[in-house]
Amino acid sequence: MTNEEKFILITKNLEEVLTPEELKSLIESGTPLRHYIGMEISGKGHTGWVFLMHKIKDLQDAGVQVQILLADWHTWLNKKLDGTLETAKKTAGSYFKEALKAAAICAGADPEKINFVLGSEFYEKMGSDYWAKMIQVAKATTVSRMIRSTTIMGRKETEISDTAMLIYPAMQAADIFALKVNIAHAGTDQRNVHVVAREAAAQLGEQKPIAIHHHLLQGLTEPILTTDENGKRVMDMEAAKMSKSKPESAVFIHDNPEEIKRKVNNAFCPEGEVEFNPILDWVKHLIFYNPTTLTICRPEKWGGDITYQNYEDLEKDYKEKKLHPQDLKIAVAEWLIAKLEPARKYFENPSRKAALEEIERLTARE
RNA sequence: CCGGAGGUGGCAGAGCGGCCAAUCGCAGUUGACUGUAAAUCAACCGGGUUUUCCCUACGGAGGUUCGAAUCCUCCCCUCCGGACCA
Repeated sequence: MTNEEKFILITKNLEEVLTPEELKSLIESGTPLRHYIGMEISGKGHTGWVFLMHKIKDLQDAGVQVQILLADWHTWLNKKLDGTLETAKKTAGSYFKEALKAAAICAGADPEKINFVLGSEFYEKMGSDYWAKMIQVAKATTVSRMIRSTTIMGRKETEISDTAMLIYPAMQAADIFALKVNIAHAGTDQRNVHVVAREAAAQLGEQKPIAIHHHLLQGLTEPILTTDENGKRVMDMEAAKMSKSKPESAVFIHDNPEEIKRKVNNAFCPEGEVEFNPILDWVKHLIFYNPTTLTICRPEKWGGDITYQNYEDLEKDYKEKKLHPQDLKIAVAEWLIAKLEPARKYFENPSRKAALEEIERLTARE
């Protein structure tokens, strides 16, 4: 694979690369590419994970060493699950890692080649060297900057109630340096902290990490739209994200076919409207992540079956109301049912099933 | 620690001795209507129950009262102000 091909594969379907030039020269330098993405141990695996794993597959194919940090300490700081480190730590190994593997399988990535790092073990091993890095990051970053970064926790700034919550972004930035990562990966919601890390890098005497950000799949419920300073309609991503507090907004990887059908059918999906339409969003980013076809089965009276070779054609028909939401939803649901099959199978295993039930119990009371 | 303001159901926020399981709103659930969803309308929306009703509830513990979310006492917690320099 040429450097150019590697670059294209690594950056494929990303929302943002900081910066493409830096990535290019990193690839050309021949330095081993070390990637990481941090995952807070909260909530169940949903279709966003499968989308993420498509990116992981790209990275694996490009010869990047992929790491996933099971961020149990961050989970504790963010008061997720039952608010204890023990539960976060336990859940990381039992449910979380397994669900990530299942999502990887669904997306065609190789779960065995993902290096899972458990935060608590890693910090223990690094000892005070880690905390020194965290403090260096904290010293390099102003308080207001750090507060602004706390949006990465999926919380509003007004929810930042204790001092520990300011440690979260500092640790996340420190993780990048401690893991000796040169490609830091996350959803676009995490960009603030990556910028903090990049700007702190010089003070730590570290190489600026390259930051790659993937799209966030829209939740299935109606998005909250606001108008920005330019009068443009924007979506509140934090509210629009799939979230466990709105169970109907997400399709989980182990949902059974009936649940998938129900959730997709109940999704917000205005006819002819492409913008801020979660179903179209999923079709574009998830289904057509790689070149494929999508067949819509519909009765003769609605136009008969039709197969789309790419997203653009489908979008065009949808916009012109030649493709009805109902027909599209059925196709999307069927696609998901098939796509997530391996995950459902994976979770038939008794111990994994028990782990799933455990996290359902834990998230229900949040 | 001192002074001030507060702690009410998932959130937000009324009530301020009986008519309060607790106004209104948001969220949520269900049904009607649409070839989907949304919007709209209706019902529900602490738990048990079809209603009567019973239980648990308005930060915690006591108390006053025929009767307390509402008054009193103590405690816990949150928010704002309080150094110095001007």
